[in-house]
Amino acid sequence: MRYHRIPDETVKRLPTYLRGLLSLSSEHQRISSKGLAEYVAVKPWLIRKDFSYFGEFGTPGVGYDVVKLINHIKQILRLDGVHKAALVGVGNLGLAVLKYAGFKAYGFEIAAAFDIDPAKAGKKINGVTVRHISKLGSLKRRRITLGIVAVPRDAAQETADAMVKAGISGILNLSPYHIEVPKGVKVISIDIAMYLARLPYYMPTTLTAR
Amino acid sequence: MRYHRIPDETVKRLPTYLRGLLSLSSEHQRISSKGLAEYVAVKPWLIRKDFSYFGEFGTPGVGYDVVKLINHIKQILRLDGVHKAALVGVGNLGLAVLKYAGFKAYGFEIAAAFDIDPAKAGKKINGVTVRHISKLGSLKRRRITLGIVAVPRDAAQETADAMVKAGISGILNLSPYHIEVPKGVKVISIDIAMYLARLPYYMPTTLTAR
DNA sequence: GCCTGTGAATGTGTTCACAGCG
DNA sequence: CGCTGTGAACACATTCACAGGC
Repeated sequence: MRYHRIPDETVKRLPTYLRGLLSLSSEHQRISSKGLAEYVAVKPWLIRKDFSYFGEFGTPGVGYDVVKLINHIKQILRLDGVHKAALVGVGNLGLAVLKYAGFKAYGFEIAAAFDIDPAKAGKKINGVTVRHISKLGSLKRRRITLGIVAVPRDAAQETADAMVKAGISGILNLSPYHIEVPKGVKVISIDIAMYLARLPYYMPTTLTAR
Repeated sequence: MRYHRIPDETVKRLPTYLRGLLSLSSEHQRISSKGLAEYVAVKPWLIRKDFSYFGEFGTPGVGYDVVKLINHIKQILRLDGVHKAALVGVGNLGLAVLKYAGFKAYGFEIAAAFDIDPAKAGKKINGVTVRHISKLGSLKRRRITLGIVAVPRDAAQETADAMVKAGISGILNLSPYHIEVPKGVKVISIDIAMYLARLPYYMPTTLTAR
């Protein structure tokens, strides 16, 4: 292998591979690109190409060592070690995030939660005590650099601004609003309604209610 | 304009444009590609190219008619009219979906909710009465063709199977599992943890906890 | 013989640059 | 003169096909 930058599309698939491999690891020690392909629904040659960007990991005639591959993908995604995240907005969606156990597998821990509603302050959910949003400044001291925005649309931008001010450099934005951040801060947005909005386009016309 | 199929990447951006335009429509009657570009963070030439796939909508020297554009995008995405959706899994995430008001703007209505827990059956949330999962068959009669999967990982595939059997042809999968469906059924999956998993990769190394 | 790794070929998406309309 | 619409150029991603290792 020679020098390669990892294409962005490959980076987007890495979590998919990781999820699949973590799931397979309990039963399989090795897996071929074909076997993994069936499991994660990505073409085998694309899997091989993707993996080839970050080194030679497979054994011709055998396949890939599952554990070795998991560790390498984690390393590339910087998921080795624990990442502490702060949640802002303990509404319905925020609660769901706070109570969700699946982040641990990727090394994430929701270590702080904030809400604008004073009535919610002090409540302990899943081991995390909710604080008032005005206490966001404490994140810098606690070296929490990852933020999850789960506030209503109209509060999204100011929440993001406050997070950046508190030293956050990566934001998962779950609000239905495009937030603007300074260079050096990365935002990934998920607006569930926008995914849903794409669904009718792909559905058979005859069955689609008009 | 001559014949054009709409590229998939363009279809993915249409909901983004729609969200932005809906938001702009209260203040602006017309908008230029440059103006919209700033609002939705997509390059102006890409916006023009995207819009050019489905006709000539702009007026040179002026811009686009916001309302006309909204209607046309809705038509392409088949979001004109109302789409009834069924939610399966009234846990934390399912509840958040059920209580979320933002689907209406795109013409979606959660018209049914199901859970495997008999204790939840009969509860009315946001005007929707939760039924036991065994009642899923009623969807066919009610002509509900859209399903939202919000069940735990291990129940995802069987839930999808049951949905397909009940006549669902479009699934929004919110579970952390890749579900397999027959041809003719479209699945769009969102696994929040997998988006989060990509964040550290893009964050400045010096600040990332290792 | 099976499976990886990878150049080359192909396919798809984005950007440029500008003609032409209002 | 500003702004759209769009071929042409460019950039990027996927697929093919096969040499070479196990």
